[in-house]
Amino acid sequence: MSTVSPMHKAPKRERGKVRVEALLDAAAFLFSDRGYGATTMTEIAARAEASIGSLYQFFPSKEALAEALFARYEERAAASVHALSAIADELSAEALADFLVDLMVDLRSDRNAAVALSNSVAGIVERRQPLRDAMRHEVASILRARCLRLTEQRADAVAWMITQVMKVVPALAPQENSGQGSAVFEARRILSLYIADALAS
Amino acid sequence: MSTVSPMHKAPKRERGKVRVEALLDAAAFLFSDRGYGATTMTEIAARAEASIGSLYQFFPSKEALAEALFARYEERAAASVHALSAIADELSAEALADFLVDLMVDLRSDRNAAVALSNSVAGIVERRQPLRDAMRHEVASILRARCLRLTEQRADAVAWMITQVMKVVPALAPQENSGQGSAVFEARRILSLYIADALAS
Amino acid sequence: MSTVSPMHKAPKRERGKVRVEALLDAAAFLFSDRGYGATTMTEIAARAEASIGSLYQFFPSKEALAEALFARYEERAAASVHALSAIADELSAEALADFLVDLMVDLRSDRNAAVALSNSVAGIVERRQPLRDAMRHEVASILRARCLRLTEQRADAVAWMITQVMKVVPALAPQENSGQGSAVFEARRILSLYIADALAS
Amino acid sequence: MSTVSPMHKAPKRERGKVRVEALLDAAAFLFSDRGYGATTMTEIAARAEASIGSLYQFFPSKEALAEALFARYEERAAASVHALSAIADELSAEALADFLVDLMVDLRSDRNAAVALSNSVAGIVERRQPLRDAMRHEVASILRARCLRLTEQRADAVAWMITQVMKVVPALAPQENSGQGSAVFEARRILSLYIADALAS
DNA sequence: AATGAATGAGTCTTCATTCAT
DNA sequence: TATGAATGAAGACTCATTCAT
Repeated sequence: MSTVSPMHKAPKRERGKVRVEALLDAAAFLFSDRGYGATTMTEIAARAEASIGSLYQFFPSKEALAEALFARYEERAAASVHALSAIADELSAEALADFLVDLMVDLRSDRNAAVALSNSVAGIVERRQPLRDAMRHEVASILRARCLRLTEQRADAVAWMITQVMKVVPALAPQENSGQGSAVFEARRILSLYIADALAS
Repeated sequence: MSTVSPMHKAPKRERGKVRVEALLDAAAFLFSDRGYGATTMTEIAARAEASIGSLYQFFPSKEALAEALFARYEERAAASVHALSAIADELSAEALADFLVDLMVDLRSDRNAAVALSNSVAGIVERRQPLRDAMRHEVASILRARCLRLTEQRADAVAWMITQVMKVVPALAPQENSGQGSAVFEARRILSLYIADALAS
Repeated sequence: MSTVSPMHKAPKRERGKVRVEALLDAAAFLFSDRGYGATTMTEIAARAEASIGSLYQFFPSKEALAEALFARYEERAAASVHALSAIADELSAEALADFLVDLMVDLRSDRNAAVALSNSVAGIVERRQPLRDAMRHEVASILRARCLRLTEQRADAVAWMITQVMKVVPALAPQENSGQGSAVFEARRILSLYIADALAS
Repeated sequence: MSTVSPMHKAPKRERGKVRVEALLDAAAFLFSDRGYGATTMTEIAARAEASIGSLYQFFPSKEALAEALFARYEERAAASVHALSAIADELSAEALADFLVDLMVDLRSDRNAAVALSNSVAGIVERRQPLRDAMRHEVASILRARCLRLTEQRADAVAWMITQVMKVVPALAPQENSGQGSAVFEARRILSLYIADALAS
């Protein structure tokens, strides 16, 4: 009925989303760069080229911002696990290792921020466990599907170890450039060796 | 570049030394539990059952306290590397893996604190590299001594991966007790597999 | 040598300028009333009817506040010397004495604060010398212009004495009101006698 | 009766007096060098080569120390006034001026400290007034004894001015050496001119 | 008596959050 | 809605004073 098209508000909403993303990106960078406690709300706003008032428009508190950032990580992590389960059946030990390494490379930035939040924001530590569990269970079930002789317990322990080793992947980046290639190579190798061994047990 | 003298006033009486250790332990626990920024000097003093003034008698600033704590870690880490080199020749792949895992278990508490300081205290990040390098070079030279076919480059890459995997050991603690045993078992297993593979290449 | 930027954030709104003046006035009063060290930032904010945070919005540290206050004094003192040189030629000994006394009366409040800062804030003492020198040289050159027989050295010594005597003027204020008049009278008299004598030498 | 001679304790008492003097001197220097508030009890003890505990043995609080220091100044100032009155009758205007200048030179050190205490220690400001008054009255009565035409009021105003000018004398020290002589010369000159003029009125 | 470590109230300063413009 | 000045609770640090040795 109104002559004002729905588009009238859409650009604003659109702008809002862009700004929210920019704020979250700024927060992700700063939190993982100097830690949650050492990052000020003013800095975050400045890095996102927004005013402090604008930041508070979208996130009513620093904790809420951390919360939102972690939620984004949860979403992406869940998506990764989902993707893994979708194609798991067809993967060899090597291919599985590759997939897991790639997955961590993609998640790196948000995961670093999530780590920074873990010990500084109440209620975050506990929420990482489910993510780890989901990943671990997924890996464990893939392993058991591949090798029926594997007890549930052993599969779980191996899966746990795998997820732990995956954590070193983000450490690859700060390596000297020349070593980068071989570092990823070694990551794939150790995982693939370990997985193959477990499946052969 | 601010050179912070680690200790303002060396303790002269016996009581002082006990107190300094207590303060460092309190700091180590709190820093790794909630991070450098989120730990208050008052909390540290309270946990060591000392007054805030007493804390400042020995450490003229929060940064100096971090510095002293890191220095203690450096010392212990260097001692570990030294111990490793002392007995390296006689170890099998499995024994080497065991030794490295045990080493990390011992260092766990101080290392956790050191990690917490890394991104929060100026001048600490850079000082961890030498420690990592020392450990990596030691491991690399052990590997090459064992297997002459190993190129220097590959030995280095493998050593790097090993040190990375060692980092997961401290994560064993928060595991449920039942899992603890198998977690350590898996750590030994993955390392020993990887080392054996590298030596056999 | 620590260069303290006088003002953290220049006030952008009109209200800001008013507030900055109020804060400087409060600081001037309190510093000269009880000294730099004995004046707390909280007191200053309270006297200016501002919050402590607001005070720090404009002056990032106590030292920076002192710095800004001194800068204001420097400006006003320089203006006074300039005014003196502008009209010096036409003044008699008595008129010169009057002018100098009035000048000190005007500067009184800021100068008292500057004195209080001298021994308490690093880098201030040295900056008072140029102001004294400027005033002394101005007075000396006026004297020589009036009396060619005056050697440069004597003119300088006399000028020095005059500036010293001028310093007593601020002490007039705390006198009982009845005495005020005669005190100023005596100040004019002693200066005028001394100047006349010097010119007649 | 006792075989222990009174000398037994005398050295201790003697030592105590020496120490008290040393402590007061240290305090006098530090208070006038950096102000009351900026001087710490520990510094004072250190400068007097005593321990902090020792300092508190003699002066139960910082304020008590200030008090004692001021008392010493009061004593010496009173002695100066007394000396002035003792020989006043025989002095010419020039000699009077000389005497007053010398008196200030002698008192300089303690007076500087007293000034530093004035605005920082409760109860000191008020106690300087009587000292000033004593000196002023003494000078005023000398003037009136010399010149009967002088009204009481004028004599008082002149005496006030004289005491004010006397305050510049301590400022002579930091002058460049070459100027030192002429500075004192000018001080004597301005006072003698002013006194002579007053007596001749 | 002498010493210097221990204590904790009180300062300066920061920063999350609010709110007037 | 956007901005940035204002607010004040909380943290690092100092120093007068006490007290065990």
